[in-house]
Amino acid sequence: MAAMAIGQLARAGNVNIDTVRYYERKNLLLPDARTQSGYRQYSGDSVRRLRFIRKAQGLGFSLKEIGKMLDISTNTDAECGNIKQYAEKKITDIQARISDLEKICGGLKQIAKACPGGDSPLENCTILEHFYKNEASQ
Amino acid sequence: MAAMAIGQLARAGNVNIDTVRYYERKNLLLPDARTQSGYRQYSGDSVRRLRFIRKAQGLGFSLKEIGKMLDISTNTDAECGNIKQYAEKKITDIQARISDLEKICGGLKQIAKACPGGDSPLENCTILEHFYKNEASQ
DNA sequence: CTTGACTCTGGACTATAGTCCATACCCTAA
DNA sequence: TTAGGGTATGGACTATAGTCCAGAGTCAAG
Repeated sequence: MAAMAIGQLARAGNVNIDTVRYYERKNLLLPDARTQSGYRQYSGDSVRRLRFIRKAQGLGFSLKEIGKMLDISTNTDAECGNIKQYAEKKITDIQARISDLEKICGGLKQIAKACPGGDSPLENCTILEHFYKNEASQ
Repeated sequence: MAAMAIGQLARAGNVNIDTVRYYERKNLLLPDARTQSGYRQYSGDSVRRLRFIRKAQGLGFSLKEIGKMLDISTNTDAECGNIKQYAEKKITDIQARISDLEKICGGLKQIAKACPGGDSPLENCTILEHFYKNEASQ
């Protein structure tokens, strides 16, 4: 596979060209080489790596986590368990976030339900009332 | 109620003193007055307003949204419906976010389940395999 | 040989929600 | 009067994930 320039890689990965350079600064995606004039050169592996990054991001991993996973994935001594650990931690994280949001949503629904809405004057707004109430507000 | 200084307000609202100044820069929480020497002075209303902000934040509203709600809440012409609209939009937003996270979590569980884990070599890792796969990646 | 497209670099800027800092002034109690 | 705590200000810095820009160099086609 012929070497490709940064623009081609960016197109292949469907990302902004500056994003590729950003990933390089973050040590996530280094060029295989540079031409004599300093142009970055990438291979098919870079495309796969870039797609890895985008896919993992889509699954909620941060670039930091992705960096660690990439480190593991290129470490010949590493084992499946190392990666699986990340995935399982991420699953737990997401579940916690969902549960948080459900609580928030439930609370919001409750106070919104009680609010008359429409052209009722603000004094009757139970949402504002709730926000202004004197309870322990974390 | 006697005027209070910024430190007292911060303690009453359980926030950092710089956070109060930050809210001022964002036009969310202006002091009622300044002493001759320039000290900010706050009233009990400020405490209620600060608590409003924190409570609404806890419910997932951004400072921008909170600012708009506060504007409405001090506008004598405003109606319940204006506030209720915000709450309902926020409920929809949160529900969408939950649904996104559930999708992500489901996908992650599926690929993690298939992964042998433990000391299995990385070539068998279905998580990495998934990330490296050539599918359309968003 | 020139033109246009591409790439290089470093640094600035976006959004969000703060936190921290130095320097200087103010206020109160001993 | 002096020590200490509180406060003022502007600006820098954090984290995350980029995006954009200017000025300069490179490359390939006509």
